[in-house]
Amino acid sequence: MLDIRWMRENRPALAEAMAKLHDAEAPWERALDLDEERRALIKQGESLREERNAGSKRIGNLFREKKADEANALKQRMGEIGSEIAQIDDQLRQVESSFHDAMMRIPNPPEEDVPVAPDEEGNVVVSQWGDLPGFDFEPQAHWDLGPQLDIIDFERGVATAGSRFYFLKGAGARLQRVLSNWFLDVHIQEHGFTELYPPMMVRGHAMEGTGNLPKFGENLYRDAEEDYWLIPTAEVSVTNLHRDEILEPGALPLYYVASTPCFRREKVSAGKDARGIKRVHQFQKVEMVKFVEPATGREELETLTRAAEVLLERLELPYRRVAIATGDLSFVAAIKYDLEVWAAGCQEWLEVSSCSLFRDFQARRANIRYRPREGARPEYVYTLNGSGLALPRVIIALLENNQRADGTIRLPEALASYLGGDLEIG
RNA sequence: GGAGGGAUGGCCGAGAGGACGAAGGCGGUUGUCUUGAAAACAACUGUGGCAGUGAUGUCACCGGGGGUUCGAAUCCCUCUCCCUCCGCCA
Repeated sequence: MLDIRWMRENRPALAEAMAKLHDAEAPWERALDLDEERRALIKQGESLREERNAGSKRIGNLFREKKADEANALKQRMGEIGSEIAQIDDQLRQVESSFHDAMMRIPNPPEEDVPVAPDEEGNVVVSQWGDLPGFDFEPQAHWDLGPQLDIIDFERGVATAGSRFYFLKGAGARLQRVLSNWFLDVHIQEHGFTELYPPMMVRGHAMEGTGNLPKFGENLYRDAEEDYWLIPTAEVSVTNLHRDEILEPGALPLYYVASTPCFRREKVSAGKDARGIKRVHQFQKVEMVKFVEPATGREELETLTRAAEVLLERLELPYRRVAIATGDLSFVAAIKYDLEVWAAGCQEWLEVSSCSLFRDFQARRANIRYRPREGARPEYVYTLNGSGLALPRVIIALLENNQRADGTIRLPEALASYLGGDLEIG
């Protein structure tokens, strides 16, 4: 959510930002109109209330002075004011709810240096690491390698839970668990993150805090009976950790990391990415979340992104960093880098991390503030998050890039201590 | 799942239709006293909206939402959360 005052005072900048985002539906003009109405109604209501408060006080005094007649006359007048107030409150309620709804549907303006383009065609590769692996045979895709090695079972996954579900089995399941642990340990031990085990089902308001609701409910699973929503990423629960809090001076920055399953409806066209585990309804992901002071936002984004990149480097996986263009930016992000890893079998760059700076956009929605100094007014924090990393896709890259002609796999040395030296699959 | 009891400022805790933004205590800040500290004493000590350059004014807020009333922390409805006992369970 944006600051309505900023919107009032910076109309041209706002218009320009919205144009850059190519989001024609963003109801920012409507929000500004409703804000006018809203403030007019507040003013009217308050002056009536002022009159009523004074009147009520007088009535009390009159009764105490045994002047019942005068009191009753006043009572009648106050009754009229009361119904006027009720009428204005009704109007205000409606306007306020439309206003809030409009505000919740206005996306975050992009940072100055985000590439401007209408869609993902405008994304820019800003750096690339590692050489693409070469093969003297035709490398297989993971949807062939996995079943051959008996470490991914698609058929039984589908039979059990439907399309886009799978079992990881044996060395496959173990690899995922080990990767998750290793990622967590690196973030905790080397980058100062605190591990969390967060709720994986949350209330609707938590989803609003991170910007998943109201606009993107169709991507989420929910228990309609009890108003529980399954998290599409740990970002949701972890960002809400400090909802409605005022953090004391010195508390920032706060770094958290959590490994959780993520649940997504993925209502993309039925055929797209249907094979394998590139796009599934349930996957494991290690997520980093930062709460920081506004001035440090951009450098925190850089160190966050690096914390994810380092993992890929140690896994010897070639990757590139992509700066997301304005038209492809998510609703809540002011700037975003995707990390894409090369998968030699499907011959594709796969997104395994997405690192974003939200500025105070989420903090406003979730009401997360901090006190810059003792006694100072609370201000909204900046939030950031990034995957570090998304798991099944990392497994895809490890299998496909490290395969040998006979279909066996040699895993990178970085995992040796976590696998008890057992780096061979198959 | 059943039966009860709760939710008041940073914390503890009173208040049971009007004098209540809310007693009292703790904590915090400042001052007096002191060589310094402690103690004692005194004053101050919540958040947000709206209007105003500003001093300031005004409105709202006693878990959330609705209602009754001229007037609600206080009465009614509803939701959420917490506690106790029973049942069930990892």
